Amino acid sequence: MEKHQHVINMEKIKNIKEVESDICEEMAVLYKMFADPTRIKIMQVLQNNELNVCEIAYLLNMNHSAISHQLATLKIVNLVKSHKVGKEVYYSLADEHIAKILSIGCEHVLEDK
Amino acid sequence: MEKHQHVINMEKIKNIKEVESDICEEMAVLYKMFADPTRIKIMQVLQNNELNVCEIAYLLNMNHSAISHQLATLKIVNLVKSHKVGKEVYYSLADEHIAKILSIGCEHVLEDK
DNA sequence: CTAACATATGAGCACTTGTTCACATATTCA
DNA sequence: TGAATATGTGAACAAGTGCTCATATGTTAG
Repeated sequence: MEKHQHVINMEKIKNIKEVESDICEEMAVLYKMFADPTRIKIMQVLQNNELNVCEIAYLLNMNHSAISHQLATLKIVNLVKSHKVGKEVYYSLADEHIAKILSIGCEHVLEDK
Repeated sequence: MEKHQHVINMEKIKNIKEVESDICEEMAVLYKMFADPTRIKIMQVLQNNELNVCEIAYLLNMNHSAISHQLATLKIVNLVKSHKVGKEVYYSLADEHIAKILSIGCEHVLEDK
């Protein structure tokens, strides 16, 4: 006799494919990047634009340091890329996937109105 | 004279449409739900399945209470819905949007291999 | 070289979050 | 009714996070 004999429908459960923990962890890491308003704003202004830290900070009306920190975390997980021009560092989105993720989330939010 | 006269390219900046803070906040709230492995796993097993708390806890090999807490938060933001059958409460995904968001994140993660 | 500027980064802090534990509530069945 | 089961929930705690401040590094112009 098992612990859960009453409520768990084993026939049903049996056919559900097992969750892959590693993949779920990585997905969570990815979505975590989208789980902060500042990072969303940064990625939003970087859509179709290459901007330096100063410009982003100006557009979002925020501290340079805060932006720089966030850009660093976005870069670690390969959501943005950068290249240096003199003292300035220009950032852009790393791939088109990101814009797609943003737009789906945006749609979902707007739908609820 | 302004504070940022050197680095900010006003011509470029001018054409970037302003970020809508409210929408970004809501998007962040949405993505926050996907920013935790447990919640991702829950939503994953709920794809195409209606499951009660006990079944989900069994599948994920986790505490009933942890699952119940997470389901409560998922329900508040309308990502899952539930209906009661006797003492059991069956949960399912609230809409198809959710599966789409999950699959895009999954794709992105798998692509990096 | 020095001053000015752009960016990066570490420490510190307030705040949030996910889990567990203990208990409450709800439902069924004997 | 009372025992057993399923779920919900508040408190507490450890861990994580985002911002600010101070400072470091890097770059250019004078």
